[in-house]
Amino acid sequence: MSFGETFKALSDPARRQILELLKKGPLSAGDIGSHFDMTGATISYHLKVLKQADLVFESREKNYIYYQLNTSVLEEIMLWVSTLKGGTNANVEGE
Amino acid sequence: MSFGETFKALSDPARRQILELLKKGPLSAGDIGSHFDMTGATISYHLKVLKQADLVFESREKNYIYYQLNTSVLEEIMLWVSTLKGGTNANVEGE
DNA sequence: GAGGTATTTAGAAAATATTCTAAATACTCC
DNA sequence: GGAGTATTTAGAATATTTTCTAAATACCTC
Repeated sequence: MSFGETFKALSDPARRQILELLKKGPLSAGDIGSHFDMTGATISYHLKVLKQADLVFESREKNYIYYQLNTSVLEEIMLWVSTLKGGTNANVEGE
Repeated sequence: MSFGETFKALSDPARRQILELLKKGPLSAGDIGSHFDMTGATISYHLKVLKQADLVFESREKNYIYYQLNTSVLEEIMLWVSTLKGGTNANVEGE
């Protein structure tokens, strides 16, 4: 995992929207695609980018591939941003 | 400000390094450039990207332009990531 | 205001990212 | 194993990003 890869993955609006959809729970590639005006191939490309950035992982079930959020990388992002912002650790509240 | 712009700005390693340099305090464009093997024009380009993302702001003094971190946008990023990650607000600790 | 330093802008080349169509793979269920 | 659905991969077209060189602007000092 690299921050560059993660931030790049987060820089695309479609990919951010995918992550927000996944916030509610796992979805198949097809389900995700139905929210966008893009071909399945393009959705698959975006999912690959998110997967390579470790922002999502997949699990196979029946004839579907379900995607879900990987929150551990989000933690790392928070930590990096927080360290840059402030000071020494990842506290957000207080100061 | 848009998240896309901010994440895109953060996706480049040189730009992240610039931000880390600025963490210690304001620096002129030339000072920043001296840390990189790039032309001044390229540094200027990266500073423009960071400025447009509101991650830095500039102040002019004598013949120099000093750049410094703008932490308020970092707050917003933290909030967005945190909301995606978790739950309801920006708390990092505890859970 | 002329000369000097700092920085940005313009324009072009090269690299990377995004999207599509068409074809391939993967897996299920009969 | 064959038909059918879900998803990915390949390859190409277009758009965007990154970098450079050369020139322009901005500002200071004398």
